[in-house]
Amino acid sequence: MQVAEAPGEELTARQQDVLDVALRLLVEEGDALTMTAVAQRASCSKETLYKWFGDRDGLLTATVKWQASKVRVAAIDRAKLDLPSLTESLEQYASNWLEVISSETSIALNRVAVSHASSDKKNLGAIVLENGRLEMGRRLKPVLEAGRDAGLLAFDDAEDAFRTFFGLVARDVQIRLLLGDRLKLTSAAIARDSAQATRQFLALHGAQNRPASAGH
Amino acid sequence: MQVAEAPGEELTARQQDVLDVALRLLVEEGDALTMTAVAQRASCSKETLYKWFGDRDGLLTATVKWQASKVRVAAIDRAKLDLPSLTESLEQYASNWLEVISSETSIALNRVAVSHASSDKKNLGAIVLENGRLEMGRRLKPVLEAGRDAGLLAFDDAEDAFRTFFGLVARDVQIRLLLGDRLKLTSAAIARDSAQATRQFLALHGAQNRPASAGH
DNA sequence: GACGAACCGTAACGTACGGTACGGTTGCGG
DNA sequence: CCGCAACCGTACCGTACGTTACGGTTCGTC
Repeated sequence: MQVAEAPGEELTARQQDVLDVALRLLVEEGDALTMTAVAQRASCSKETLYKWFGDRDGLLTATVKWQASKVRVAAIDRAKLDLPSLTESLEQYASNWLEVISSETSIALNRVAVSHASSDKKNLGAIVLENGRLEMGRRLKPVLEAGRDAGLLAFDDAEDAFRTFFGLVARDVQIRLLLGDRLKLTSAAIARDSAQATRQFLALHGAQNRPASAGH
Repeated sequence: MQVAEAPGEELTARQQDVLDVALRLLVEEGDALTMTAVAQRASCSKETLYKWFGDRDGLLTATVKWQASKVRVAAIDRAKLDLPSLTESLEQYASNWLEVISSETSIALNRVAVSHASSDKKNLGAIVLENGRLEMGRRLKPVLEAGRDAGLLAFDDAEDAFRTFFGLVARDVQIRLLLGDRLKLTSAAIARDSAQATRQFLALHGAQNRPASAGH
């Protein structure tokens, strides 16, 4: 009766509630979360927890996957592609990304995943990485390549261009937050930083400004 | 007889040996490190550990500080300041930084610090942050400002310019490594990435390329 | 209305580990 | 040589928590 691994969507509403409780507890307590605490707050028995999720690691894994399944951001349409719309798309991505990585939920999950990255069987790190940084790359690269096809961007390797964009957007935000720095990202700051990162990226890889080889 | 807090330098050779053992165990075991394991490998008694460091947290704190005290990188002289020497300095910083954050020791310490960032009295996160990201900024900012004074760089806020440089250098490397991504940074790759980041930074903030307002 | 599956609440078990206590040894000052 | 301080090795204690077991309740099905 263990919850299925691959799809991760065969979750009862009750099970989803339990995972939401685990998620909230993870935000509050961090890795100090205990099975007893989850059972109590979710008003379910520990026996049920173990039947559904196997063990503590299984619960954590299911929780991480559950959260990942909730943040499917809408992909951006690449219909019209002029410079203003490309700029808009990039700023959207940047804002979205900054909002995610500065959210309490993301910080908590990343902390747990990092903690378990040392010795892990089901390694949460890979899951978080897959649904965070890597998924972001998969979504943005088509946009970048469309921009290049439209003659708006210039780069050789889309992966490399994405990593530059990633660095310009995230800078030191994620590591500082993970290490406990009280960094307050207001929506105004996010908007400003996203615009700056986009402007800088276009300065490096925009086809109109610079022939081709600025970034590499 | 607890080890002094402020200077952190009043360490017996024997104590330094113990902390080196703790460091190695932290790399191997991560946060699963136990006091018994440290005592065994260091061939000392647990009683001594507790007398010297108070408790487990004290040992971890002392270990982090001990490592921090070992990585005092030489500051770069700002005597001659033409574009080639500035470029060289920036590349040096970038290479150094990439080497540090991709080292097993740094990864292990950052993981432990991130783990304890949730609920921590002596918070390791602040210590790691202080000796990592923040120390890097303090060292590089004078170089940037000297470059601006010499008419080689253009920026309004040195902190902001540094964060841009930080993002261009680190990109997604640190978070990927912390999450367990098997990312191999050869010295060749480090050299290439450092040169690219420096080139990009100069494209954004170099005074010769761009009037003033590219990055903001 | 009886049966069984699923589940809740609680109690119980086992263990790992942080922390302490203690006897034995070494080495140094007087 | 005596005494003492520091320290090693080991045994011990207490507890927290993962995991299991069990009695009681609900609810859908025949």
